[in-house]
Amino acid sequence: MQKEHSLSKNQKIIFDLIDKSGGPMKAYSILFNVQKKGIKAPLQVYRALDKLVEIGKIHKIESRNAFIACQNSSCQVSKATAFSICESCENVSEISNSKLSKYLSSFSDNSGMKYSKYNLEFFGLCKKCKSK
Amino acid sequence: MQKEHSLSKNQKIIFDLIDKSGGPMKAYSILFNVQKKGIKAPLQVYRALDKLVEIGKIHKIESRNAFIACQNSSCQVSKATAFSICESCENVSEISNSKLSKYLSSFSDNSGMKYSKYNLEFFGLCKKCKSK
DNA sequence: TTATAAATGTTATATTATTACATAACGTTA
DNA sequence: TAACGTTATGTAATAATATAACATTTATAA
Repeated sequence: MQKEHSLSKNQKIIFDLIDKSGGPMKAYSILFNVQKKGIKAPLQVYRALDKLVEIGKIHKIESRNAFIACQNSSCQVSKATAFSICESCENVSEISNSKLSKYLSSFSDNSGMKYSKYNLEFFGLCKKCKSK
Repeated sequence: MQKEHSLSKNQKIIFDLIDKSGGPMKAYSILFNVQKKGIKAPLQVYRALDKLVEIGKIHKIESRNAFIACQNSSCQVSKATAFSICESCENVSEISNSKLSKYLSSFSDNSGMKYSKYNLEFFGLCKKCKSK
């Protein structure tokens, strides 16, 4: 059992918002949504996001500049992330497939580089959008 | 043998710059470097970049907001990309490993989604930086 | 050659993210 | 509990990345 990281006030406000949204959120959309809670400046949002990413509570979807709550309860630190992204409706979900993560975590090539982290983004059409 | 895509004037200027640089370049650094060639506005750069990405001559390194020339001569269209990124010196190189690309191109899970494209970024320390 | 698509030029602006500096709250341990 | 170091917060300004809108020109191909 790992120690729960206790979130600060701003971190909690921002994590709860992202988590409840159920999907990816962009920084300035987050800002807009938390202004009533007293978080007024972009930097306050980015600082909380940075910390939440660091401790694995959220992940950044790099191709979308957006942040999503970790959907994988066992993932306390985000060193190995994979997402599927629908290019039509922009729905994003985290892939948790142990075969895939094992394969990638142990991947090595002849570059002499030891990989400590990866991020994988798959693109396509989700079930709903495909059938339209 | 695939048809060579013939580049327009701006596309050629910008591709040549990125290609000669040998590494990833950021859009505004590209802009700065091509101003003497008459390309004066960000949009001119972004339009060329968009096209070059579309036809697979360059790839975007999403986590760095940077663009790198395709190092894989057989890759005319970039639907399957993998990179290794050194977190210390920021050196980037394209991974061309047929096992990896086969594995990922054929990857499917139970989401009902058909993946038509992926991008994978590995992070770590390169040989040089490791030995420092 | 004419019409259609692709590329260019230009200005303005939107979006995403960081620097710099000051202050406050928290956790440890002497 | 006082003193210290660390983490978090507040605020203003600005840097870096990217797109919208519109006018014009060039290339392609029917």
